[in-house]
Amino acid sequence: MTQAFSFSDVVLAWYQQHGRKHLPWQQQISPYRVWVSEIMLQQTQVATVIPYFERFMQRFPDVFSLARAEQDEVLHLWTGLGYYARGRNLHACAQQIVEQYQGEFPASVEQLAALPGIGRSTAGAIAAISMGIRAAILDGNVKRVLTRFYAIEGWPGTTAVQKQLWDIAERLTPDHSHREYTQTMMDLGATLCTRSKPACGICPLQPRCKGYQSGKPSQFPNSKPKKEKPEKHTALLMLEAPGGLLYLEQRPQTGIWGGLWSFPEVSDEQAARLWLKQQFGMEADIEPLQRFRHTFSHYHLHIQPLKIRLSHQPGHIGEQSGHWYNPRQPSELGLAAPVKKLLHLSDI
DNA sequence: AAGGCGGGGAT
DNA sequence: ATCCCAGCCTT
Repeated sequence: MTQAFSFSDVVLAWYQQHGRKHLPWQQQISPYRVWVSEIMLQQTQVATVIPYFERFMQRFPDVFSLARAEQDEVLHLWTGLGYYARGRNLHACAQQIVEQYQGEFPASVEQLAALPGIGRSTAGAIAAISMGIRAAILDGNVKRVLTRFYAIEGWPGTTAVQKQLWDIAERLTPDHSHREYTQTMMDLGATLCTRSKPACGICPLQPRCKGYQSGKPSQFPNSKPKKEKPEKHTALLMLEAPGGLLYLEQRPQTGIWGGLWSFPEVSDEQAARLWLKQQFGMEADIEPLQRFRHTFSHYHLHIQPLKIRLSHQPGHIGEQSGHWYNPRQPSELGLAAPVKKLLHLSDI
C-alpha cells in the first residue's frame, strides 16, 4: 500500500538537497539572532540585510547589550535600512525581554507576538526556527508559493485573502521538522518561486501546482490595485557654522524618519526666510542647492536643500537641543538616507 | 478595515 | 519608471 507524499514531505525533501543553509542567521541559531534577522528582513531583501546583520551582531551580540544601548546607536546601525520604527521597536523589545522575561525569549507565538515589532508571522518564524515550535509563517515568499500552488485569486492585502492564506499555511505546517520546513518555504519563494520567471521546471511542487497548470504562474499573487503617488515638496535647512559643522535636530518618534536626526524642515524657501528671521532676528543669505527627488512607497518627495552659511555658531536654536555634525568626524547618529547623502555631499 | 511607514534591487 | 520585498502598528 502506498501513501501519497504530503505537501510538507515534498518541501522537506527539497530542503535536504537544495535548501540554503549558510546565511549568517542560519549559523549559531538562537532566538536573538533569528529575531534580529527577521525584523531586518521585513520588507527588505536578503542581500541588503546581510551586511547590516553582521554589523549589528558585532556590536550587539546578545539581547542584554542591545537593551543597554542608546537609541541613537541602534538607529545609527539601522541607517539606510528604512522603516525605522523597526529599529525603535527592536530596541524597546530588547528592553522588555530583559525586564519582563529576564532576557529569555518567551516560548509561545502568542507571547512573542505581544512584543513590540513582532507580529504573527515574525513570531511564527522565531518560534519555528529557533525553538522548534509548530508555527506557521506568512511572509512575502510564502504568500507567493501558496497563491500559486492553489491559484488563489485576489490581492493578498485584502482581509479575505489574508485569512485564507493563514488558514492554508497553518494547515500545511507539519508536526515535525519545523525549522527546516519554515526555512524551506522561504527558500522556495526566494530562489525558485520568484516574482518573475519562476523556475517551475525544477520546482518539486510543480506536478500539483495550480498556478503552473494555469500556464501563467506569475499572475499570482494578483497585484495590488495601483494608484498614482502624490508629489510632495519640502525644504531642508543646511545651517553651516565655521569649520563646516552642520546643524541637525532630532525628529519626533512618530511619522516619517521617526527618531532620526535631520536638517530642520520647512515647507519652502519663503518659510525658510521667516524661520531664519525668527531664530536669529536677521536676514541671511540662502543658497539653494540642487533639488532632488526621493521616492517612498506611497509618495514622491521633492527635496530642496537650502545652504545657509553662518558667520558664527549659535549657542542654541529653537527649543530642542540640536547637534552640530562634523562630516569629517561623523557622529554615530541615525540618519535618513537623503540627509546622509547631503551630509556626505558637504564633506568635500 | 485602511492607511502610514524607507530604501533598494530587479525588471 | 514600476513593482515589491523574511510586516507591523495606529487609527
